[in-house]
Amino acid sequence: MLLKKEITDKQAHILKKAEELFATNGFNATSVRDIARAAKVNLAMISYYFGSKEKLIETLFIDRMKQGLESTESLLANPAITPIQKLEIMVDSYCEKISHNNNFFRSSMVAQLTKHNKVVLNLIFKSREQYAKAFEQILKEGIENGQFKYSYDFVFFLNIFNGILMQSIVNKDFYKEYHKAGVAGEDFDKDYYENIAAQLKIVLKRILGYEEKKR
Amino acid sequence: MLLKKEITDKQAHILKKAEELFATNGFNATSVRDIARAAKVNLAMISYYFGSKEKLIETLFIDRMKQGLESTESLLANPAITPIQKLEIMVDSYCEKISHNNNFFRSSMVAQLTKHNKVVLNLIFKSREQYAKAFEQILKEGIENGQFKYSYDFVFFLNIFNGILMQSIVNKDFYKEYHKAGVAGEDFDKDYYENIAAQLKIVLKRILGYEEKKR
DNA sequence: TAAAATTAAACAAACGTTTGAATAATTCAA
DNA sequence: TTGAATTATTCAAACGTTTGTTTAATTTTA
Repeated sequence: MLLKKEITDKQAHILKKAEELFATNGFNATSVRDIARAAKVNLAMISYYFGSKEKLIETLFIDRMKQGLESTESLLANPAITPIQKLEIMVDSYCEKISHNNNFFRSSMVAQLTKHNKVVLNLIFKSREQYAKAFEQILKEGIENGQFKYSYDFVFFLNIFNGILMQSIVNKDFYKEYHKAGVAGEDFDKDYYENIAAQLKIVLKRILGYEEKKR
Repeated sequence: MLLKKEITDKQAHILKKAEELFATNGFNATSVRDIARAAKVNLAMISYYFGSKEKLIETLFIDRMKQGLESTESLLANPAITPIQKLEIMVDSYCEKISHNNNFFRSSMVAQLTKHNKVVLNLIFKSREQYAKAFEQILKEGIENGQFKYSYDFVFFLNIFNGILMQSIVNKDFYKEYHKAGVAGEDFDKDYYENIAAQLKIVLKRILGYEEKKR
C-alpha cells in the first residue's frame, strides 16, 4: 500500500470519479469495482492507492473539506466589511461551491444521514462548528451596530442557511419540472444557483430585520 | 408470496423495525438479515410477506405517505382561516409528524439523495407537488388580502419550509453538543421540535412581511 | 537492477432470494 | 363436536451473486 500525504494526479482522478458515484448512488451502493471501472483503472489499484474503500472515502472528505473556512476567517476579521456584507459574501461563496462541487455536497448529506463513517462525521461536525461560530459573530456584530433588528439561536440560524441551500440541491429537478424550465445542462445549473443565492440574500435580510438604505 | 392490500400486524411490526434501520444505516447498508434479526422473525419471512426487499421499501413508503396531505386539503379550503393561520397550522402538524416519525423522514431524505427506487422517488415527487401547490395557494391568498407584503417563487418557498425542518432533523445532535443541552431522550426531542416550530413560525412571518396586530 | 505500478485470478464473507420440509391455523363435511 | 383435508405460516439450509481485499506474477519506470 502506498502512503503519501500528497494526492497524486491518478489518485485525484479516482477520487473525482468515486465522488460522482457516491453522490448519485450513496456509499454502500457504490462498489470498488464500480469506481475502478469509472476511473478506468484496475480493481486492485484502489487498495493499492488508498488502502481500503473506507480510507478512500475519508481521503475524499479530508481533501474536499481542506479549503473549508480558510477564506472566511479573514473575512470575519475584517472590520471594514459590515455584517450584512459578510453574510452576502458567505452566501455567494457557498453557492459557488455548491454549483461546482454538487456531487460532494450530495455525498456529504448522505454521509450525515447514514452516519456511515466516524472520521467523515467528525469532519462534518468540525466544519459545522466553525460555521455556527461565524454566524454567532456576525449576528452579534450586526445587533450591536444596529444593522440587524432580530437575533436567533445560532444553530437555528445555521439550520436556515444550510437547510435552504441543501434543500435547493435536492429540489433542483423538482424545480425544473414544476416550472417546466428548459433543461439546458450546465447553463441551467449556473443560473439556478445564482438565483438561489439572490433569493437567499433577500430572505436573510428580512429574517434579520435589515433595512436597505434608500438614497 | 402473500399478497394482501391491507397490512397485517406482523407486517407493520417488520416495517417499523426496517424503518429504524433504514434511517440510521440507509437502504443498502441494511440487509434483509438485519431486518429479520431486529424484527425477530425468520429471514425467509421478509420475502414471504413482501416479495422482496425492494417491495418492502415501497410498501413502507406507500403506507407512511398515505395519510399525507388529506388533512391539509380541508384546511386550505376553509375560508374562515387566514393564510398566516394556515401556515402556522402546517408548521405545527409537520413538526409533530417529524417528531413522531423521525426515522421515516431520515429514510425519505436518503431516498431522495441516492435516487435508489423509482417508485419511492415518484411518491416523494407527488407529495412535494401537493405541498408546492398548497403554498402557492396560501401565498397568493395572503398577498391578495394584504396580510403578506412579499411573495416568493413557490418552489423556493418550499425549499425554505422543508429545508429548515429537514436540516433541523440532521442538526439535532449538533444542537445538543453546541449548547451542551441535557441529553434526556424523548423529552428533549419533544421540546426540540416544539422550539423549532416556534422559531420557524417567526421566520416565515418575517419572510412574508406579516405584521402582528398589536392591541 | 531495484522500486513502483499494474494485472488477472482467487479469497472468504455477506448479500437477496428460493427451496422443501415441518408446524400451526383454518375450513368443512360427517 | 370431531377429525380429516386444506391452507397459511415458520424454519434451517442452500442457491448463485456480489462484495472488499489479497495474492503473486508481470510490466513499467527510474
